[in-house]
Amino acid sequence: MALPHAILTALLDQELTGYELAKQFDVSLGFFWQASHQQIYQQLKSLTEKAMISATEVSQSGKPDKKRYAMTDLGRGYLRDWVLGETSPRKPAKDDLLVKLYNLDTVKRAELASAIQERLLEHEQKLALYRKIQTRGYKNPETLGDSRLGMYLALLAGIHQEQASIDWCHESLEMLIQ
Amino acid sequence: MALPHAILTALLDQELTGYELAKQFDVSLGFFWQASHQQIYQQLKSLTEKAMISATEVSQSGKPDKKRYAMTDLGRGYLRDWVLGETSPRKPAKDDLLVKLYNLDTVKRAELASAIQERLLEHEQKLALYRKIQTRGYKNPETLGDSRLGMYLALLAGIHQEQASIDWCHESLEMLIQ
DNA sequence: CGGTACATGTAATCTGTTACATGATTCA
DNA sequence: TGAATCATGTAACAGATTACATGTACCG
Repeated sequence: MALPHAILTALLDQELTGYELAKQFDVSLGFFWQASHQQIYQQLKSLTEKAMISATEVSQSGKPDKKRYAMTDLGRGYLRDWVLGETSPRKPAKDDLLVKLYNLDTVKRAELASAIQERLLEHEQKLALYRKIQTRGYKNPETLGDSRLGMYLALLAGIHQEQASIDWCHESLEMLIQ
Repeated sequence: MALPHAILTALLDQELTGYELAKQFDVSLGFFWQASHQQIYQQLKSLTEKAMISATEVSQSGKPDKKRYAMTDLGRGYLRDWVLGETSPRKPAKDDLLVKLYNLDTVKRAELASAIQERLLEHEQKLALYRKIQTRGYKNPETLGDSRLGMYLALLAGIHQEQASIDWCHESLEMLIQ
């Protein structure tokens, strides 16, 4: 229920095109809110119809024309109300691997162990990326302004989650192989 | 892409009715794979059409009739192939709260702090539940058979995730209030 | 000549949620 | 009498994924 809100959030302090938004969703906000370009273009259309955002066509030579989107006052108010409203409880991510573990007695342990091994690598890579962003972008977390502090806390959430997953992978591998 | 697989998994070692399945999905498997009864009935219908499961009608007096579902050999093979196949990377859970944090400069810090406080309670309750299941059901994790070991590892994953979330909540609250 | 970046979309399909619908039994 | 439990479903809508579609420019 929050892709529109995520898009509005991304437009809070910058005007962006659909293409740029889609790229933003591959990093930053996209670390914990994924969306494809198809979804984003559809939402931009619908948000424009609801007057939450406004589009300005920009013609370019050599490149295709593009539309630059900016938040309207209506959008700004709508987003604020949403931020102040009830936050729904986070529902656990659906994870194939955990379902597969319930099938452990039908396959060889080593087969699931190697799936966990792969997963471990993914988490390690993600953690390394988050750590890089942390050290490069946030040297003095204690003195951050509100806007940057929010992003920093979101980043911290990612770091905690990835670290927990890594710990779990290690523990599971030990129990599976032992 | 795995609700059908989760249903088949639940039917691995027991025959169940749709109603019972829906309840199972509220605990156990459902901790990390949520599904409503509407979804489950539809999937049962579709899995039956594909001959992955078979239904036996059970008439009852006083209570509505029910259908008891059992896995077929086809279903068993299909599930096994899925377990042995590629496991898709886990995608991060979409979380309103993190999107809201990006809006920190538009609201009072205390407002988001209280949302985090609520979240903290949820995670603590869930962790307590998981711990209870752990101490009651798994006294000797080292000596578990395959089937129970898989469930235990899934439970451990939940414990790690909840603990990480709790740690994050504490850290965030400190930074927000400080 | 092939790949990547730029830039935008439609259509079909699949998955998930919300709302609606029915009806008996048991317990307080 | 009213709520909870048992038991199953349909319909409408919302959200997400996959496939299809187009076209330029630049780099190697």
